[in-house]
Amino acid sequence: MLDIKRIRQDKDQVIELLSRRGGEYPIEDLLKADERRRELLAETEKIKAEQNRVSKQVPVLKKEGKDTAELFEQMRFLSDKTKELDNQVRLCDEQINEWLLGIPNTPNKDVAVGRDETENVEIRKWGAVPQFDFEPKAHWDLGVALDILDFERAAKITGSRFTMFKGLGARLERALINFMLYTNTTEGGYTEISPPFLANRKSMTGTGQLPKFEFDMFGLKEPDYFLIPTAEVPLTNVYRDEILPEEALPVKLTAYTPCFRAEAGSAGRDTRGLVRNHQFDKVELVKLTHPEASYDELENLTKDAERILQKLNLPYRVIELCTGDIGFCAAKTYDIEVYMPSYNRYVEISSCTNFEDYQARRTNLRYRDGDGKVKFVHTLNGSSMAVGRTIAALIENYQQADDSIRIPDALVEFMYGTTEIKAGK
RNA sequence: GGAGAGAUGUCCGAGUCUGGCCGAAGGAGCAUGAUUGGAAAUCAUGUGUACCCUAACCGGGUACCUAGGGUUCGAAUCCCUAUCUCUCCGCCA
Repeated sequence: MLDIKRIRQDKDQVIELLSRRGGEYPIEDLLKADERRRELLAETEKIKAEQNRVSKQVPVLKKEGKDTAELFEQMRFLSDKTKELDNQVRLCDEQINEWLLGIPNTPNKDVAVGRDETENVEIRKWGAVPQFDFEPKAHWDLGVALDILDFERAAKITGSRFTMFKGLGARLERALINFMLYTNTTEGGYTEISPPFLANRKSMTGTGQLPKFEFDMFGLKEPDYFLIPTAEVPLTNVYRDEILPEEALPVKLTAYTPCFRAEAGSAGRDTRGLVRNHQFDKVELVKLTHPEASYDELENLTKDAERILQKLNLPYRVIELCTGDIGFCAAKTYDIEVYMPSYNRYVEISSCTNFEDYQARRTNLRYRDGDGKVKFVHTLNGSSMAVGRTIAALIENYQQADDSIRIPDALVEFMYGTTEIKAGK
């Protein structure tokens, strides 16, 4: 969430930055409630101070054998008064908090201003788009033909937007996970975590999925847990409510988890194949950094993610999301898009974001600075990679004229030496 | 699932029976200073967070002893609920 003090002090700037997202937020109402809260607080604290002062005298008076009945009568009045005021303060707090949780992060001031994804900015391109001397197939056709993907039976087991991987397809998925984790933990220097795949409401609120996007989550009836939509949730919450020593920064974590998304707003989009499923595997990167280092760390994080595609030799481009397209909690985001022949364009496969202190405030995740002060860290995350989309990209970019799929060199050892996937194998 | 025990500051740990002077003893750690050629050891001092008032990171105030309620003039201390941890039993990958 945003810092209420910052909203108070730099109201115009906050409103201006938020307006770049397109959308209106109850800043004025918030400030009015905040002012009211402080008035009430001053009043109640004054009474409480009086109560405390008198209370301290009670044992003294009793020792002297004096009658306290009248005093208690007055105190009872004050006590009722504070209860009433406390209640009003609590109502203010709840309202303020509700508003704050519903206001997105301010985009970084240098992020390109734009309405929607059409105004995103291409930063760089890597690799050559494959040229086929035959008609390339979409992964949902080729994968089924090779009997490594099965959408129909997955739908039978569960429903639409689920995929079953079979044989070398299942091995390919597992190989990619291992390859990604191996690369991240060795060259990347990240610490591997294997977290819970269910998260409670507090964790989900900390990273910003709740309260606003509950409709897009799969939740359990009892207990009040949610299937994680990304490893960002458990990883960013690892150190929630903690104060880290400055030397511990940056904290660099990586994890493989399945991800579960209701895709509530995506009816009719990407209905075929692996691009948009209710369940998909992903290897995630999360960094907790010193505030001054977070933008450098975002560049590094993005390069860490790109490294995976480079090793797999998959063509991609990096784009900077404009203010109208960045996520709710984000201050700045680079998307990495892999070339997908069936779409005849680049498709998002990773999203690398600096949240600045927005999530850190929600998760109360702080560090002790060199001057002894406690401050909020900056949080970042990025996918490295979404495994399902990586498989789709591999199938399509590595397909051969005979309908076989070549396995990228970097992946062969993780495939137990398998170098190609062919029909009938 | 059944029975019991517990949760206190950065950590360890008193206090809880017998509610008040307990933001909380003591120790460790850490910081600063003294001592030293330098270090260790020793000694001295200091050492939570959030919010409010204030020009102020000076000062004052309020809250916080897992969380949320309750009793009371007053709660770390009494009562209720939840969560988590531990022990035993049962069940189980």
